[in-house]
Amino acid sequence: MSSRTASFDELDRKIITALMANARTSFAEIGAVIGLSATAVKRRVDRLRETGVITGFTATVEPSALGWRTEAYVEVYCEGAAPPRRLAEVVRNHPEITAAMTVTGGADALLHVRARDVEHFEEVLERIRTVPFIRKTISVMVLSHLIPDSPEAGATQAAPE
Amino acid sequence: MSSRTASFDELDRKIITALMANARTSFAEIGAVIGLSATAVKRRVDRLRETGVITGFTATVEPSALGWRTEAYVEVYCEGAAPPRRLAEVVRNHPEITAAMTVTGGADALLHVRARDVEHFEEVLERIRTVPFIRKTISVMVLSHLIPDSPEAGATQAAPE
DNA sequence: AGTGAAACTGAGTGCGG
DNA sequence: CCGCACTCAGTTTCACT
Repeated sequence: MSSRTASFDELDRKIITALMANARTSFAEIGAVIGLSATAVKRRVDRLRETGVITGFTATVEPSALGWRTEAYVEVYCEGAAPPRRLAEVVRNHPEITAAMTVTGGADALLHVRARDVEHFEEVLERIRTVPFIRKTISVMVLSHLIPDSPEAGATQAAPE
Repeated sequence: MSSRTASFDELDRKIITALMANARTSFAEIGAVIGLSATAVKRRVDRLRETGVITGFTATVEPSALGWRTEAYVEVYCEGAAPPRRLAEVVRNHPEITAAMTVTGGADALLHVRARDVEHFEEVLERIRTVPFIRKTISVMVLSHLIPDSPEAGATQAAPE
Protein backbone atom coordinates (compact mmCIF):
# COMPACT_ATOMS: atom_id res chain seq x y z
CA MET A 1 0.00 0.00 0.00
CA SER A 2 2.69 2.47 0.93
CA SER A 3 5.02 3.68 -1.77
CA ARG A 4 8.34 3.62 0.04
CA THR A 5 11.55 2.65 -1.73
CA ALA A 6 9.59 1.80 -4.88
CA SER A 7 12.70 0.97 -6.85
CA PHE A 8 11.94 -0.89 -10.03
CA ASP A 9 13.93 -1.93 -13.04
CA GLU A 10 13.52 -2.08 -16.80
CA LEU A 11 11.51 -5.30 -16.53
CA ASP A 12 8.99 -3.73 -14.18
CA ARG A 13 8.60 -0.81 -16.50
CA LYS A 14 7.84 -3.12 -19.42
CA ILE A 15 5.27 -4.95 -17.32
CA ILE A 16 3.59 -1.66 -16.45
CA THR A 17 3.52 -0.61 -20.10
CA ALA A 18 1.92 -3.92 -21.06
CA LEU A 19 -0.72 -3.66 -18.34
CA MET A 20 -1.53 -0.06 -19.21
CA ALA A 21 -2.12 -1.10 -22.81
CA ASN A 22 -4.29 -4.03 -21.73
CA ALA A 23 -4.98 -4.81 -18.10
CA ARG A 24 -6.11 -8.29 -19.01
CA THR A 25 -2.90 -9.46 -20.64
CA SER A 26 -1.97 -12.76 -19.01
CA PHE A 27 1.20 -13.06 -16.97
CA ALA A 28 2.42 -15.77 -19.30
CA GLU A 29 1.99 -13.52 -22.32
CA ILE A 30 3.83 -10.63 -20.68
CA GLY A 31 6.55 -13.04 -19.62
CA ALA A 32 6.95 -14.33 -23.17
CA VAL A 33 7.60 -10.78 -24.39
CA ILE A 34 10.04 -9.70 -21.71
CA GLY A 35 11.70 -13.08 -21.18
CA LEU A 36 10.36 -14.13 -17.79
CA SER A 37 8.12 -16.91 -16.49
CA ALA A 38 4.49 -16.23 -15.67
CA THR A 39 5.29 -16.82 -11.99
CA ALA A 40 7.99 -14.17 -11.96
CA VAL A 41 5.72 -11.69 -13.71
CA LYS A 42 2.92 -12.32 -11.22
CA ARG A 43 5.24 -11.76 -8.27
CA ARG A 44 6.46 -8.49 -9.77
CA VAL A 45 2.90 -7.29 -10.40
CA ASP A 46 1.99 -8.15 -6.81
CA ARG A 47 4.95 -6.14 -5.60
CA LEU A 48 4.08 -3.19 -7.84
CA ARG A 49 0.57 -3.18 -6.36
CA GLU A 50 1.84 -3.45 -2.79
CA THR A 51 4.27 -0.57 -3.26
CA GLY A 52 1.50 1.55 -4.75
CA VAL A 53 2.94 1.93 -8.23
CA ILE A 54 -0.06 0.16 -9.77
CA THR A 55 -3.17 1.45 -8.01
CA GLY A 56 -5.78 -0.68 -9.74
CA PHE A 57 -7.30 -2.05 -12.92
CA THR A 58 -10.23 -0.33 -14.57
CA ALA A 59 -12.38 -0.56 -17.67
CA THR A 60 -12.17 2.50 -19.89
CA VAL A 61 -15.57 3.65 -21.07
CA GLU A 62 -16.79 6.02 -23.77
CA PRO A 63 -18.48 8.73 -21.67
CA SER A 64 -20.77 9.80 -24.51
CA ALA A 65 -22.09 6.24 -24.78
CA LEU A 66 -23.16 6.46 -21.16
CA GLY A 67 -24.95 9.73 -21.66
CA TRP A 68 -22.19 12.13 -20.56
CA ARG A 69 -21.98 14.41 -23.57
CA THR A 70 -20.83 17.65 -21.97
CA GLU A 71 -17.38 18.24 -20.52
CA ALA A 72 -15.85 21.36 -19.02
CA TYR A 73 -13.11 22.75 -16.81
CA VAL A 74 -14.20 25.16 -14.11
CA GLU A 75 -11.78 27.57 -12.47
CA VAL A 76 -12.85 28.28 -8.89
CA TYR A 77 -12.08 31.50 -7.04
CA CYS A 78 -12.47 31.50 -3.25
CA GLU A 79 -12.92 34.14 -0.55
CA GLY A 80 -9.66 34.88 1.26
CA ALA A 81 -7.59 31.81 2.10
CA ALA A 82 -9.01 28.79 0.30
CA PRO A 83 -8.88 25.75 2.57
CA PRO A 84 -8.11 22.71 0.41
CA ARG A 85 -9.82 20.41 2.92
CA ARG A 86 -13.15 22.22 2.75
CA LEU A 87 -12.92 22.36 -1.02
CA ALA A 88 -12.31 18.61 -1.10
CA GLU A 89 -15.49 18.11 0.94
CA VAL A 90 -17.54 20.17 -1.49
CA VAL A 91 -16.11 18.37 -4.47
CA ARG A 92 -16.97 14.94 -3.08
CA ASN A 93 -20.63 15.90 -2.84
CA HIS A 94 -20.94 16.43 -6.57
CA PRO A 95 -20.62 13.24 -8.62
CA GLU A 96 -20.30 15.28 -11.82
CA ILE A 97 -16.89 16.55 -10.66
CA THR A 98 -14.47 13.90 -11.94
CA ALA A 99 -11.24 15.66 -11.01
CA ALA A 100 -10.33 18.57 -8.74
CA MET A 101 -7.01 20.17 -7.96
CA THR A 102 -5.43 23.26 -6.52
CA VAL A 103 -3.48 25.25 -9.08
CA THR A 104 -1.17 28.17 -9.65
CA GLY A 105 -2.44 31.33 -11.30
CA GLY A 106 -5.46 33.43 -10.52
CA ALA A 107 -7.82 30.62 -9.61
CA ASP A 108 -7.64 28.63 -6.38
CA ALA A 109 -8.83 25.37 -7.87
CA LEU A 110 -9.58 23.71 -11.18
CA LEU A 111 -12.45 21.25 -11.53
CA HIS A 112 -13.13 18.79 -14.32
CA VAL A 113 -16.85 18.36 -14.78
CA ARG A 114 -18.90 15.90 -16.82
CA ALA A 115 -22.60 16.44 -17.39
CA ARG A 116 -25.39 15.02 -19.50
CA ASP A 117 -25.86 18.19 -21.53
CA VAL A 118 -25.52 21.95 -21.23
CA GLU A 119 -28.65 22.21 -19.07
CA HIS A 120 -27.28 19.65 -16.65
CA PHE A 121 -23.93 21.44 -16.61
CA GLU A 122 -25.63 24.72 -15.78
CA GLU A 123 -27.38 23.04 -12.88
CA VAL A 124 -24.05 21.68 -11.57
CA LEU A 125 -22.52 25.12 -11.89
CA GLU A 126 -25.36 26.67 -9.90
CA ARG A 127 -24.88 24.08 -7.18
CA ILE A 128 -21.16 24.85 -7.00
CA ARG A 129 -21.83 28.58 -6.79
CA THR A 130 -24.07 28.20 -3.75
CA VAL A 131 -21.03 27.15 -1.68
CA PRO A 132 -20.44 30.09 0.72
CA PHE A 133 -16.71 30.57 0.29
CA ILE A 134 -16.74 30.24 -3.51
CA ARG A 135 -16.70 33.73 -4.94
CA LYS A 136 -16.56 33.20 -8.67
CA THR A 137 -16.23 30.50 -11.34
CA ILE A 138 -14.97 30.63 -14.91
CA SER A 139 -15.99 27.78 -17.19
CA VAL A 140 -14.13 26.47 -20.21
CA MET A 141 -16.19 24.03 -22.27
CA VAL A 142 -14.43 21.21 -24.09
CA LEU A 143 -15.34 21.22 -27.77
CA SER A 144 -13.42 18.25 -29.16
CA HIS A 145 -10.51 16.01 -28.23
CA LEU A 146 -7.36 16.19 -30.36
CA ILE A 147 -6.06 12.85 -29.15
CA PRO A 148 -7.99 9.65 -28.29
CA ASP A 149 -7.74 10.63 -24.62
CA SER A 150 -5.19 8.96 -22.44
CA PRO A 151 -5.93 8.31 -18.81
CA GLU A 152 -5.67 11.37 -16.58
CA ALA A 153 -3.85 9.54 -13.84
CA GLY A 154 -1.32 7.70 -15.97
CA ALA A 155 1.34 8.73 -18.39
CA THR A 156 1.39 7.67 -22.01
CA GLN A 157 4.54 5.71 -21.51
CA ALA A 158 5.85 3.95 -18.45
CA ALA A 159 8.79 6.26 -17.90
CA PRO A 160 9.73 9.85 -18.64
CA GLU A 161 12.02 10.40 -21.61
CA MET B 1 -15.91 -1.36 -32.80
CA SER B 2 -18.48 1.09 -34.09
CA SER B 3 -20.78 2.75 -31.59
CA ARG B 4 -24.06 2.65 -33.44
CA THR B 5 -27.36 1.93 -31.68
CA ALA B 6 -25.52 1.26 -28.39
CA SER B 7 -28.71 0.66 -26.46
CA PHE B 8 -28.10 -0.95 -23.11
CA ASP B 9 -30.18 -1.69 -20.08
CA GLU B 10 -29.84 -1.52 -16.30
CA LEU B 11 -27.92 -4.80 -16.23
CA ASP B 12 -25.30 -3.51 -18.67
CA ARG B 13 -24.88 -0.39 -16.59
CA LYS B 14 -24.25 -2.46 -13.47
CA ILE B 15 -21.69 -4.55 -15.34
CA ILE B 16 -19.90 -1.38 -16.47
CA THR B 17 -19.87 0.00 -12.94
CA ALA B 18 -18.37 -3.25 -11.64
CA LEU B 19 -15.67 -3.31 -14.32
CA MET B 20 -14.79 0.35 -13.79
CA ALA B 21 -14.28 -0.36 -10.10
CA ASN B 22 -12.17 -3.40 -10.85
CA ALA B 23 -11.46 -4.55 -14.38
CA ARG B 24 -10.45 -7.97 -13.09
CA THR B 25 -13.73 -8.85 -11.41
CA SER B 26 -14.74 -12.29 -12.68
CA PHE B 27 -17.86 -12.72 -14.79
CA ALA B 28 -19.21 -15.18 -12.23
CA GLU B 29 -18.82 -12.64 -9.44
CA ILE B 30 -20.54 -9.90 -11.42
CA GLY B 31 -23.27 -12.36 -12.31
CA ALA B 32 -23.81 -13.27 -8.66
CA VAL B 33 -24.39 -9.61 -7.82
CA ILE B 34 -26.74 -8.73 -10.67
CA GLY B 35 -28.45 -12.12 -10.91
CA LEU B 36 -27.04 -13.53 -14.15
CA SER B 37 -24.85 -16.48 -15.13
CA ALA B 38 -21.17 -15.97 -15.95
CA THR B 39 -21.91 -16.88 -19.57
CA ALA B 40 -24.55 -14.18 -19.91
CA VAL B 41 -22.24 -11.58 -18.34
CA LYS B 42 -19.44 -12.50 -20.72
CA ARG B 43 -21.68 -12.12 -23.76
CA ARG B 44 -22.84 -8.70 -22.57
CA VAL B 45 -19.26 -7.57 -21.96
CA ASP B 46 -18.27 -8.77 -25.43
CA ARG B 47 -21.17 -6.81 -26.90
CA LEU B 48 -20.29 -3.68 -24.91
CA ARG B 49 -16.75 -3.87 -26.30
CA GLU B 50 -17.95 -4.43 -29.87
CA THR B 51 -20.33 -1.49 -29.73
CA GLY B 52 -17.56 0.72 -28.37
CA VAL B 53 -19.05 1.47 -24.96
CA ILE B 54 -16.14 -0.23 -23.22
CA THR B 55 -12.98 0.85 -25.03
CA GLY B 56 -10.46 -1.20 -23.10
CA PHE B 57 -9.02 -2.32 -19.80
CA THR B 58 -6.04 -0.54 -18.29
CA ALA B 59 -3.89 -0.55 -15.20
CA THR B 60 -4.01 2.70 -13.26
CA VAL B 61 -0.57 3.86 -12.24
CA GLU B 62 0.73 6.40 -9.78
CA PRO B 63 2.50 8.87 -12.09
CA SER B 64 4.83 10.10 -9.36
CA ALA B 65 6.05 6.55 -8.78
CA LEU B 66 7.11 6.43 -12.43
CA GLY B 67 9.01 9.67 -12.18
CA TRP B 68 6.30 12.03 -13.46
CA ARG B 69 6.13 14.56 -10.65
CA THR B 70 5.07 17.69 -12.50
CA GLU B 71 1.64 18.26 -13.97
CA ALA B 72 0.19 21.28 -15.74
CA TYR B 73 -2.52 22.55 -18.03
CA VAL B 74 -1.38 24.70 -20.94
CA GLU B 75 -3.74 27.04 -22.77
CA VAL B 76 -2.65 27.43 -26.38
CA TYR B 77 -3.35 30.52 -28.48
CA CYS B 78 -2.94 30.21 -32.26
CA GLU B 79 -2.42 32.60 -35.16
CA GLY B 80 -5.68 33.27 -37.03
CA ALA B 81 -7.82 30.20 -37.61
CA ALA B 82 -6.47 27.29 -35.58
CA PRO B 83 -6.73 24.10 -37.62
CA PRO B 84 -7.55 21.24 -35.19
CA ARG B 85 -5.90 18.71 -37.50
CA ARG B 86 -2.55 20.46 -37.50
CA LEU B 87 -2.74 20.90 -33.76
CA ALA B 88 -3.45 17.18 -33.38
CA GLU B 89 -0.30 16.44 -35.37
CA VAL B 90 1.81 18.63 -33.10
CA VAL B 91 0.33 17.12 -29.99
CA ARG B 92 1.08 13.56 -31.09
CA ASN B 93 4.77 14.39 -31.42
CA HIS B 94 5.12 15.21 -27.73
CA PRO B 95 4.70 12.21 -25.43
CA GLU B 96 4.45 14.51 -22.41
CA ILE B 97 1.09 15.78 -23.67
CA THR B 98 -1.40 13.31 -22.19
CA ALA B 99 -4.58 15.07 -23.25
CA ALA B 100 -5.41 17.81 -25.74
CA MET B 101 -8.69 19.43 -26.67
CA THR B 102 -10.18 22.45 -28.36
CA VAL B 103 -12.09 24.67 -25.97
CA THR B 104 -14.32 27.70 -25.65
CA GLY B 105 -12.95 30.94 -24.24
CA GLY B 106 -9.89 32.90 -25.19
CA ALA B 107 -7.61 29.96 -25.86
CA ASP B 108 -7.84 27.72 -28.92
CA ALA B 109 -6.74 24.55 -27.17
CA LEU B 110 -6.05 23.16 -23.75
CA LEU B 111 -3.23 20.66 -23.18
CA HIS B 112 -2.62 18.41 -20.21
CA VAL B 113 1.10 17.93 -19.71
CA ARG B 114 3.08 15.58 -17.49
CA ALA B 115 6.80 16.07 -16.97
CA ARG B 116 9.56 14.76 -14.74
CA ASP B 117 10.10 18.06 -12.97
CA VAL B 118 9.87 21.78 -13.58
CA GLU B 119 13.01 21.79 -15.74
CA HIS B 120 11.56 19.09 -17.95
CA PHE B 121 8.26 20.95 -18.13
CA GLU B 122 10.04 24.11 -19.22
CA GLU B 123 11.73 22.16 -21.98
CA VAL B 124 8.39 20.78 -23.18
CA LEU B 125 6.93 24.28 -23.15
CA GLU B 126 9.81 25.59 -25.26
CA ARG B 127 9.26 22.78 -27.75
CA ILE B 128 5.56 23.63 -27.99
CA ARG B 129 6.32 27.31 -28.49
CA THR B 130 8.55 26.66 -31.50
CA VAL B 131 5.49 25.52 -33.49
CA PRO B 132 4.98 28.27 -36.11
CA PHE B 133 1.25 28.89 -35.71
CA ILE B 134 1.28 28.86 -31.90
CA ARG B 135 1.32 32.46 -30.76
CA LYS B 136 1.17 32.22 -26.99
CA THR B 137 0.79 29.76 -24.12
CA ILE B 138 -0.47 30.19 -20.57
CA SER B 139 0.48 27.52 -18.06
CA VAL B 140 -1.40 26.51 -14.96
CA MET B 141 0.60 24.20 -12.71
CA VAL B 142 -1.23 21.57 -10.68
CA LEU B 143 -0.31 21.85 -6.99
CA SER B 144 -2.32 19.05 -5.37
CA HIS B 145 -5.28 16.83 -6.13
CA LEU B 146 -8.41 17.27 -4.02
CA ILE B 147 -9.82 13.87 -4.95
CA PRO B 148 -7.96 10.59 -5.58
CA ASP B 149 -8.19 11.27 -9.33
CA SER B 150 -10.80 9.48 -11.36
CA PRO B 151 -10.07 8.53 -14.93
CA GLU B 152 -10.25 11.40 -17.40
CA ALA B 153 -12.06 9.37 -20.01
CA GLY B 154 -14.67 7.78 -17.79
CA ALA B 155 -17.32 9.05 -15.48
CA THR B 156 -17.40 8.30 -11.78
CA GLN B 157 -20.61 6.40 -12.10
CA ALA B 158 -22.00 4.45 -15.00
CA ALA B 159 -24.89 6.81 -15.72
CA PRO B 160 -25.64 10.51 -15.31
CA GLU B 161 -27.94 11.59 -12.46
C1' DA C 1 -31.39 -13.84 -24.36
C1' DG C 2 -30.64 -17.06 -20.72
C1' DT C 3 -28.67 -21.56 -18.44
C1' DG C 4 -25.59 -25.45 -17.40
C1' DA C 5 -21.78 -28.56 -18.51
C1' DA C 6 -17.42 -29.57 -20.85
C1' DA C 7 -12.88 -28.22 -22.40
C1' DC C 8 -9.32 -25.20 -21.93
C1' DT C 9 -6.42 -21.36 -20.21
C1' DG C 10 -4.55 -18.59 -16.69
C1' DA C 11 -3.87 -17.58 -11.62
C1' DG C 12 -1.98 -18.88 -7.36
C1' DT C 13 1.26 -21.66 -4.40
C1' DG C 14 4.88 -24.73 -2.58
C1' DC C 15 9.32 -26.32 -3.42
C1' DG C 16 13.84 -26.48 -5.24
C1' DG C 17 17.85 -23.94 -7.53
C1' DC D 1 14.77 -13.74 -7.43
C1' DC D 2 13.77 -17.16 -10.76
C1' DG D 3 11.64 -21.42 -12.76
C1' DC D 4 8.88 -25.85 -12.56
C1' DA D 5 4.92 -28.50 -11.46
C1' DC D 6 0.61 -28.84 -9.55
C1' DT D 7 -4.16 -27.39 -8.17
C1' DC D 8 -8.00 -24.72 -8.68
C1' DA D 9 -10.65 -20.90 -10.39
C1' DG D 10 -12.14 -18.38 -14.42
C1' DT D 11 -12.87 -18.15 -19.35
C1' DT D 12 -14.82 -19.77 -23.43
C1' DT D 13 -17.60 -22.61 -26.31
C1' DC D 14 -21.53 -25.61 -27.20
C1' DA D 15 -26.03 -27.66 -26.92
C1' DC D 16 -30.35 -26.69 -25.26
C1' DT D 17 -34.53 -23.89 -23.45
